[in-house]
Amino acid sequence: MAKGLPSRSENYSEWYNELVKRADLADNSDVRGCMIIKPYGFAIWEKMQRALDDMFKETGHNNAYFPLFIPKSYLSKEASHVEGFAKECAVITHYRLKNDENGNGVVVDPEAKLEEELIVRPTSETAIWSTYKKWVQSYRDLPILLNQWANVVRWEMRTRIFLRTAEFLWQEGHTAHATRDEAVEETARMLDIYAKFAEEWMAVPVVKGRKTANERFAGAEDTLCIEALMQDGKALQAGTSHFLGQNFAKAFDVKFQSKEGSLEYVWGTSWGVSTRLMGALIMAHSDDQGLVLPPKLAPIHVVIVPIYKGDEQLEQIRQIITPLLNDLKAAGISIKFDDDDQARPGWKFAEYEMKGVPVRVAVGMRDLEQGLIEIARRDTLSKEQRPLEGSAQYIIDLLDEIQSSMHKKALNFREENTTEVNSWDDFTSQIEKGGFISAHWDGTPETEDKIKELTKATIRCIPFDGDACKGKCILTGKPSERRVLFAKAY
RNA sequence: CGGGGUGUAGCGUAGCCCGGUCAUCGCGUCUGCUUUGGGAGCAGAAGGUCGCAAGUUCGAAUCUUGCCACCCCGACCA
Repeated sequence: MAKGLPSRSENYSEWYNELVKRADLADNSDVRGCMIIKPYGFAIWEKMQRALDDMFKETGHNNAYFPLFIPKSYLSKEASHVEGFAKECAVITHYRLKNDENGNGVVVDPEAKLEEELIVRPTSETAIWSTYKKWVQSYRDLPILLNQWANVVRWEMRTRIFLRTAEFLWQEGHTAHATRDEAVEETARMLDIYAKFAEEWMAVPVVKGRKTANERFAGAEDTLCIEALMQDGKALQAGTSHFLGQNFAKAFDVKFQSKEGSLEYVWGTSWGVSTRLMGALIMAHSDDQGLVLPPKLAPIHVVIVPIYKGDEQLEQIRQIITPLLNDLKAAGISIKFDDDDQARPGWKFAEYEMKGVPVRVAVGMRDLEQGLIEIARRDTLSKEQRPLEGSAQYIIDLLDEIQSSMHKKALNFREENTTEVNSWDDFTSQIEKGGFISAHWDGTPETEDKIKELTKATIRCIPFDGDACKGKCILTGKPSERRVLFAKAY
């Protein structure tokens, strides 16, 4: 008798942790801060990868692969980049083990010390720009539009499965351009792709905007981001796209000869999304019954649960349901007919709800006598009897309906939890309630730090859309050009 | 790195204050029968270095010390 999840209202973080495990998405590993992504969870990630990869390819990018290890010296070449990552790098110092003379298994062989220590990549800008130096001579070599799917390691103090793990999977795009404008344009283009992916595939509404200097990527001139709001009222950065200016080109001496013959530094961008998106997906939609998946990312769209006594009835149901199965498969719907005799229907219902399968079809003899099936949707937990006849098309439409309805619901939630605030008192009381707060800020890092210190809220972004009216800073009262978006963040 | 907590079967737990038939219970697993429309019932069975190490003691899951791991809160964090 498996019990339900802890409820979101009781203990949100426990709900999240339990859900991740119970829905078979991932496990903690024996290595602190690392995770084992289980087949079901990985299937969702693969769907994300596929959709994103297609969009990258459509915009002219190609995949490549750079090494996991980076020479320590590379990391020190771009000053602010080092500062940003130095504190969380794993370092390889030795290359050999040996048997312990005292018989305690293997130990590091002290004689196998590396001449130059290697860093496990926290991101690959340095490895890639040191290579671009070799690849770029002329304007004809540009642009380079490259992406890689990889794992990276950041030795975080405090980790949370999918949201912040010591090792995670991601894609990192790295492009090189002849002109500033082209790189700026690329930065925006990729942010748009991320936003489109979040909205249309994940059904997660996001705010596009620009990071403040405090929150900017170490080594970037400008960082654009998409920010999503989770059900507990905390914000989650779901993707970033950086305009690197000529910072890395200068650090790694990447120059090209222009059409006019002059020698110029290359302009760069980098952009990434990670397995953190899994966390966003979970926290944006799921409920106390378990995971809720948008159809476009669900590994199984439809599960059919037969309700029967004996093989004969099972066969009968199988035969009657086969045309529906075939029609759905032909339409590209992924479908599971669960004829496992070991588990009872009630158990299966709960199990597929936990795993977020968007549509469940239950078929028993009682329905079949009337030519009916029961169709249940995961997002609303509603169910209805429908005629078997024509149900394939009905289900195909229903999946679309679920996809857009989930997005609407999430958008609604975000709108209800986004508040305009004009006084410090309102700000502090509102920040306790959670959600996005749209407020004026005087534009200085000092004020942003002060607000963070007092309330734990940070500026998530300076949104591209929305109110650009002038006003007065919420803390200092100094003039402000426009409202920015505050929240407590993951 | 600071403050708090936890570590007992695959999972979740009782017992610890007060040392001695205390290794408890539930889920899961196995066997059999009955079941199958919202996490099945009954009967039986298997399963344990009580986180690790040292110490105190006739005797330690229980007391002492040290260590390790994990969780929560802080610090830290694109």
